Amino acid sequence: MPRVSRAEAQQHRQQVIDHTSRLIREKGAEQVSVPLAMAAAGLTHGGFYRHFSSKDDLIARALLAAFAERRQALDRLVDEHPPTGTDPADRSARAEFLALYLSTLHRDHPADGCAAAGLVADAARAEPGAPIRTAFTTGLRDLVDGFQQLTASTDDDAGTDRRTALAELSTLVGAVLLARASDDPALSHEILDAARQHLDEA
Amino acid sequence: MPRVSRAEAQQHRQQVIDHTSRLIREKGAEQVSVPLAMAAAGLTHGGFYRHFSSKDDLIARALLAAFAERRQALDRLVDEHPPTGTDPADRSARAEFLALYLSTLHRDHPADGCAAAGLVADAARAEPGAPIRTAFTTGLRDLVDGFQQLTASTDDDAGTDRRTALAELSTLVGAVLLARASDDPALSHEILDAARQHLDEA
DNA sequence: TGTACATCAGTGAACGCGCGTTCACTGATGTAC
DNA sequence: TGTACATCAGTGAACGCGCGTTCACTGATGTAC
Repeated sequence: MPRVSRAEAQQHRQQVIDHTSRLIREKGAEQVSVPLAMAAAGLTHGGFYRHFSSKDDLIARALLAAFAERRQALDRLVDEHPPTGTDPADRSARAEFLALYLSTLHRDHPADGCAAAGLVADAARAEPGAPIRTAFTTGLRDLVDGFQQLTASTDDDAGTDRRTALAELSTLVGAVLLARASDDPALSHEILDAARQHLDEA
Repeated sequence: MPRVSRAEAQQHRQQVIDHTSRLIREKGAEQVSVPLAMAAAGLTHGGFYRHFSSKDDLIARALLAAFAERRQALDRLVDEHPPTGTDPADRSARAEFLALYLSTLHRDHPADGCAAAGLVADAARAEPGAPIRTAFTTGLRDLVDGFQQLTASTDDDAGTDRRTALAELSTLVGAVLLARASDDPALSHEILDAARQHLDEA
């Protein structure tokens, strides 16, 4: 397949990013090789550097794509559950997000799941300034904003809302990761349940 | 250095485990090679398989060592802050643990830090039944028990205590990981602060 | 206690493998006239 | 619209490298007498 049209090439590039976005959430950034990422889009590895300047470059773009996906899901939830007029903020959007985030579905399908949970460790281990780290930080900021929008209360001031959002997001990420890592299904389920109950009471 | 005494050999084995325990928390299990683990104990890689059956075997032992270290720190805290008689459980041990866990010191020194935070992603990505996963599960159970002992209230029943411990441990792990991954020092600090305030209010 | 010898902790070279990256090449696409 | 040619997306071989693991070897330790 030598020399496809520009439109096709652009499409290939996007396919590589999208497949890589899923692969890194499932396996981690280190475990996704350049040949694997290209093969996922039906290409061979040789053409990789016509699309990306390095593997790190692809990983960063794939990570941002993953965060954007989650942010869209959040915005959709907000649209579907508008605050109910004069009442304190309707919290049904929040409840739905929490249930989804702490579901066994989310636990068992990291490839379709939250990038913050899937790649926080890879970002944490990268050097300051590394593409994966700066991309993660950008994506996390956006995710926090979206989550805060979902959970904001009418009583509290913005500072309190933000602190609550950060703490609760920490609980979500920690619970899903611990549940994924637990080899015992009972313990794994117990962790998700505990986090849900804890957050429902708040 | 051919053929050292049995006592020395046993000591070398322990040194490899201990150094690896720190290395995997800092770099992740995949990033610690057999030559690196041996070199950390002053040895060459060739003798590795006289001590361990595989790299996975070493990683699992190193992970358990890391969990044991944290559990000992927890037990020490309980000893130093005994519950104050007839009052509801003294919570100063809990407060000290939270402050330590959510400190910049802990964030910035994963090698000396909690194994649950450091290796949860590696365990989560491993196959069910893989040594690193079963070892993580064992260590996590022990850590939960220790944390529950630290935080148990006199009013609540054991089930509530355990759910609270699981949810709060999720918050701790998530907050430290997100703080480590955030390239912006302000955001990183904000996450730790938010988690601490949130848990202090509980 | 002293001697002879088997054991085995540690060494360093070697194995096959997959990695990220480079490069000469192919031939359809895109462009200039 | 048709032709000539430059461009460049994609291929597949190759590079140097580090990985986990194996193995022949060394020589002090441990043991049997």
